[in-house]
Order: sequence, then structure tokens, then C-alpha cells
Amino acid sequence: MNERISLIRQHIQEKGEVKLSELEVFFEGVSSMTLRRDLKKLEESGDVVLTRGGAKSISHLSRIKEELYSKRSSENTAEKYAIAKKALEYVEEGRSIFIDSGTTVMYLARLIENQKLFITTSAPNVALECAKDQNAVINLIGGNLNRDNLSLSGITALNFLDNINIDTAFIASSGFSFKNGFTCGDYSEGEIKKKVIEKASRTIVLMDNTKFGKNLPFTFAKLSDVDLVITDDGVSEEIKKKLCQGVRKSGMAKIN
Amino acid sequence: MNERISLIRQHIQEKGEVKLSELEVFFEGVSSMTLRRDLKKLEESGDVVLTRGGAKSISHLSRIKEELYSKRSSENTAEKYAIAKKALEYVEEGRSIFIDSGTTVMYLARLIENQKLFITTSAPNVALECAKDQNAVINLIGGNLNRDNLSLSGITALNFLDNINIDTAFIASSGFSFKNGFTCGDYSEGEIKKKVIEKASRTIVLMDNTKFGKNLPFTFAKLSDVDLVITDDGVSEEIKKKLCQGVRKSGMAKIN
DNA sequence: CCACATGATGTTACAAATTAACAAAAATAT
DNA sequence: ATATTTTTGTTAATTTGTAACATCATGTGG
Repeated sequence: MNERISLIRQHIQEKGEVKLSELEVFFEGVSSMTLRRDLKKLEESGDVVLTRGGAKSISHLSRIKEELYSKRSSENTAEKYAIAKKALEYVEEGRSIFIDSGTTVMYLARLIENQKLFITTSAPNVALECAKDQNAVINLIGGNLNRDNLSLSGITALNFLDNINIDTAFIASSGFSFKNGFTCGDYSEGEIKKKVIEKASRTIVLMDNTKFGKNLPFTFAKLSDVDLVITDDGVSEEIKKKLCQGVRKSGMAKIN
Repeated sequence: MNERISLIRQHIQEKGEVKLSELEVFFEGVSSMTLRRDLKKLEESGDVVLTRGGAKSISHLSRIKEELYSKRSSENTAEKYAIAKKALEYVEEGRSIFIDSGTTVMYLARLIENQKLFITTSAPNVALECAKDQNAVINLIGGNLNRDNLSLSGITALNFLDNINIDTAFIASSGFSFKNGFTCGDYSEGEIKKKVIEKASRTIVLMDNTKFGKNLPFTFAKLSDVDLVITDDGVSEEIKKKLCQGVRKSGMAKIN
């Protein structure tokens, strides 16, 4: 009895909505009245809103709303979202991953759902976002909180990383040039990134087109230190090609 | 034409939902088909979901959901706020303080403003809240994030505390009884609290009346380990007196 | 100024979904 | 084993939604 309801819940959570007619087909032999009552219970539990002919997931609805809202209000969100979506393809179940701080990787954190993962991050807000995924184990590196970029750093954060192994690191970069490599604006933030890249088997940098050609005071990696750069269409083919040639030849990655 | 729609939007935003029948009464003379079409437009704009016989505000729905999800946070808010306000009197400029995780201490975090402080915390959301205070230095202990109470714990968190000195620790407790002392529901969370209390010169426990008489599996402190218990008026004078006699005699604290 | 297009609104009949009320079956307790 | 509660199924009545077309207002170019 309870099992059917949680199956329905799960389906709605995944697909965002469900029609009663679909449920009738799937649960052949169960009367539509019963399925209706199931949906009503789900509504009472607060996960779902009943619509004509079915039900919709509330969290799904609000995510859609958020996306609509942020698309209008802030800049480059579409690009950032697209970048995050590409990066998501490199998130593999069962692995240990690192997620950096920054708006672009924050989108990535939002996209991760229902995956058994070991997530280490330097950003409290990324950690809180990931906590919504019921299956992930989340580690937050300790340290001093930088008010500007809301990332953690410092000696304790560095020490923390000593005991962590990372399959794939998703790193954000505030600037990039072929001369200076990947750069950021805070020294201790750079230290963290550097150490993470050193420890990770594979490093993926997420960076929208506005970051290209910018130099910030601290270099945390050369192009050849990373395996993949994910960016958007605002970057010329020429630069993409050059990036492609410059990354570490680990055989696992290509430029997107 | 547009005016009617925004009136409807406003009404839904305020009340959370609206029935078509209500709209028909309110907009006397407008056909139900038109009102239906209006709601459809609102749905397309992403603010609203259509339900049988009306529409509901998405933001309202997700708020309800959040509240259901963290029932704790919506209960006893007045008491918790009052407790936090009392605790604020013990926050002294220039000091090193520890803020625990939990809804009550979260209120305290919100109340701290424009004070030069060294704040250490085990809660990412407390850290983010404190980051709004431009003058505080914020340290977040690293570690594993507990999804239920959004607090950090584990061996790294414990090690982090080794290098931190604390003047005053503001600790939350999920339960208290004279027999078992202060208790919480998670072992590693208890470890953190225990260590903090050990290191702090002064420990203040924040706890609303609902926690009294409750025993949770892990004891992290005896009454004599702490200097002050701040609670609300829902606690009998008798208990208050007994608490007052039981706390550590450091000469700095009294029961509120 | 008129004929025409466009979009919003109203009307009707019809289709679909929902509810209510009660019966049957299954699970649980006594 | 029997009583009681809970879950499920069935039916008919009610409510809600849709489609299709008619009407009205508004505005535009000739």
C-alpha cells in the first residue's frame, strides 16, 4: 500500500508531474479512485500539488520558476546553466568529487540529484544545496570564510584536503589568459584551488566567456594542469582549439 | 484587460490561491471563460499552477513545503527569538565566540550586527548569516555535513577545534533532564559540542521550554559543565531555581 | 470614413475529471 | 474467530474544463 505511494512520489519527483491516466496504465488493476486518493495523500504531505488530471512536484515547479526569474534578472545565467549542464555529464555515480565556490559551479550543485556521491566543497552554500540530494555524502572543508566569494580557505582548509581523495574536481576561475593561466582574486582561495587540482585525478574548469582575457592577481593553475575546460559559445573557435591543445593530455577530456 | 490579470496575480500572491468561483463573484460581468484564460496566462508566466477550480501561487506552495519540512523552525519562533535576544547580551565586542547549529542559535546569528568578533561555528547557514556582518571574522569548522540538522562534525571538525580558542560558546541542546544532562540525537554532533564546551571559557546553552524533560541518546554535557542556561517563560520557577543551583560556579553567570 | 484585420471576450454544447456515497475486501486488533 | 478499522472498488451525480464559433471593441491602411 505504502509502496505504491512512494513509487508515485518518486516518479513525480523525477518527471516533475504525472497524469492520472499514466498511473492507471502503469498500475494496471488498481482503480483510478485509489490512485486519486494516493495523490491526495501526497498533496497532504506537501510534496505535490494536484492539478486537473494529475499532480505536479512543488520543488520542480519552484525550480522552473527560479530559472525563469533568474534568466530575466541576472546576466549570463543561460550560459552558466548550459555550462553546468555540460559539466553534469562528468559527474559519475559513486565517485568522489570536489565542487569549488562560485555561481557557475553553484548551478552544477543544483543539477546534481539522486546520485550516490562523495562531495567535497569549499563553499557553504554549495554544501547546503547539495544537502538536498538525499544520497550524497557531503564534506565541507573548514576554514576562514571569505565574505566576498563565500568560500572557505586558510591553513585548516588546506590540511583538510590532505585527507581527501578526489576523482574529479570542478573548479571555477575568475580569469584566464594564455600567458598567466587560470587566475583568481584572493591568495588563500588560490591556495585551495591549487591543492585541489594537485590532488584530483581529473580537473574540469567551468568558465563563461566573460572570463577570457582577464588577468587576476593570483595564478592557481596553468592550462596544462587541467584536463578539460567547459565554456559557452561566446568563445571563438580559435581560442577553443588553442585550449584544446593546451590541456593536460590525460586522454579523458576534450574541450567543450 | 491587463489590469484584471495583475489584480488576480496580486490576489493569488497574497492569499496563496484563488478559486474560479471567487473570481466570478468578484469580477461580476466577466465571463468565466475569460477568467479561465487569465489564469492560463498567469500559469504561462510561471507564477502560478492551475488546480481544479482555480490556481495556486508557486512561491506560497514552496513556502508551505519548507515549513512542513522543517517543522521545528516554524514552531516556538517567538520564544526562540526572545531567547536569542537575551543571549545577545553576552556577545561582547572583540571576543572569540562559538555558535552552534540549530534554529535557536540561528536567531542569535541574525541578531549580531556590526561587531568586531571572531566567530567560529559548526553550521554553514550560521556562517553565511554571519557573513552579512562586515566586521566579523568567520571560521567554519570543516567536516561531514549532517543532513538532518545541517551541522558539521567528524574527526576533521574536532581537529579544527584544537587550534581555536573560545571565550563564549553558544550551544543549542535538543534535550535536557537533570538525570542525563544536555543531550542530542547524533553522536558526532555531541562530540563537537563536548569539545567546544571543554575549550570555551564560558558556555551558554540556549534552549526553549519544549526541550526540558526530553532525553536524547547522547549526553554532551552535565549541568555543571555550563555557565548559563537561557530559556523562556514556559519553564517553571522550580526548574529554573534548580538549574541555577546546578550550573558551574564561575561567578559570571546566572540563569535567565 | 469604411472595410478589414486583430485580439479579447462571451456563449453554447460537449467532454473530461472529480466527488460522494456506499459496497466489498483486506488488514488489524480483541 | 469475530469485530473493527482501513483500504479499495463501483457507480452515479456534480463540477470543471475545452472546443468551436459568435460577438464586440480597437485600431490600421486605403
